[in-house]
Amino acid sequence: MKNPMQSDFPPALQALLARAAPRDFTNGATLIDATDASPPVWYVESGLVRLYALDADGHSYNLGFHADGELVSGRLALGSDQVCCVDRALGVEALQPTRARALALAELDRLRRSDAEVANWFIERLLQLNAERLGREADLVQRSAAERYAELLRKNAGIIERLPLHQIAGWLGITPVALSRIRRRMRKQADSAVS
Amino acid sequence: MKNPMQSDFPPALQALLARAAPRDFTNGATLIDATDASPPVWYVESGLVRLYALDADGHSYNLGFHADGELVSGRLALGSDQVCCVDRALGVEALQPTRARALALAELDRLRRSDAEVANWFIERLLQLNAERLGREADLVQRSAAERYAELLRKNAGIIERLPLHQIAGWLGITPVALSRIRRRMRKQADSAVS
DNA sequence: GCACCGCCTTAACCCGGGTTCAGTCGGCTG
DNA sequence: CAGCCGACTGAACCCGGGTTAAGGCGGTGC
Repeated sequence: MKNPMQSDFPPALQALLARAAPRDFTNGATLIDATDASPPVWYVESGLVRLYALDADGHSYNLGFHADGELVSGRLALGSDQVCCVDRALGVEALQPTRARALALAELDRLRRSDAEVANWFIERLLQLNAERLGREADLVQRSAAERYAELLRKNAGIIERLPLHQIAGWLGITPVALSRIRRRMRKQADSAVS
Repeated sequence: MKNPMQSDFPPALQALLARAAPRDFTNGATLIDATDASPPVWYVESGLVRLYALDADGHSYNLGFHADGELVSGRLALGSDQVCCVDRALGVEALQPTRARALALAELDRLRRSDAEVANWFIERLLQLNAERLGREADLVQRSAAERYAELLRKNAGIIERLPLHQIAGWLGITPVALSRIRRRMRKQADSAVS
């Protein structure tokens, strides 16, 4: 969920970024449409966006949130022109007024092939991303929604405050109704612990 | 789940692999212990292994299976010496008699830094891995175990046949009992469809 | 001021999967 | 052969979360 700040980017990537014109998005605007066949990679300069997966019924599951200084891609958070999850539509949407710059996949691929520093930087990002995804996958199976929510509160309080409740539910993989129940139970527990 | 065959590996990586002595494992043997702090990356020459996550109660969830010609790592299926999921133990275990070669993380890191071809090959593997993980994560949330099982049958029949039922259940994120129920329901449906 | 509309909460009911326990079946060993 | 053990199935029961529907409540527009 946490990408590096731009200042950590390798110089060649910073240069590419500087050449991309920034664009502004309002709350709820679409950066990447779930049906887009070859979406760009976005650099989020300021604001907040969500990366989500759409199922056949139109329900969305939030794969992650990305704030200032992070890279997001509908394909998989970094480049690649090959088909990702064939029957799975991924989208990116602004949750707050957001300024972002678009990087073409082809451009990034060319850069990483010609610049070893960029390539190795990508590898480190991707390894970290992979580790996070593995951890989340195991969490979804092995822990209850209540446990996941409690951990979310501990580790990502900063982002939670900026999100409407139904987006948090989408991130936990449950419905807003279920999250409301969980929060009530937690409140009750906290109360009884005090008394 | 599907890594490339060795013949697709870049030459420098093939050379590194050739220098690593093969080791043999029997059914149930441990390639990577869940408590190992800096496990190697294994190249599975022949056989079948599972990569799993252990929760606090000792229940295991199968993140994936790897057969002939694939690379597996407890950290995240390819290199990196940084801590992965802090509170999550990952292990690798042989499910059949398996021959594998160990590659040290440090060795791989050095190689990818000095060889641009290797670096870019890693990037492509990692992008694909990432895409698969994203798809699986969304599946866990958005589809029922029965749907996941049906898709598994369609796409990975080859690997399923070689697995005991409780390992498949561990891969679907359910218990063997639940999988048994699902299979019964599917049999009933198939029967009634015939009549 | 009022009507309206999102967002959140509560409650009632349903269902998928977990849990436990009791088989059945096949393979192995003495 | 009997006895045992591990893998799988079945049935009964529980519980977490989905679903639906009915409010509460604050913001916005008229």
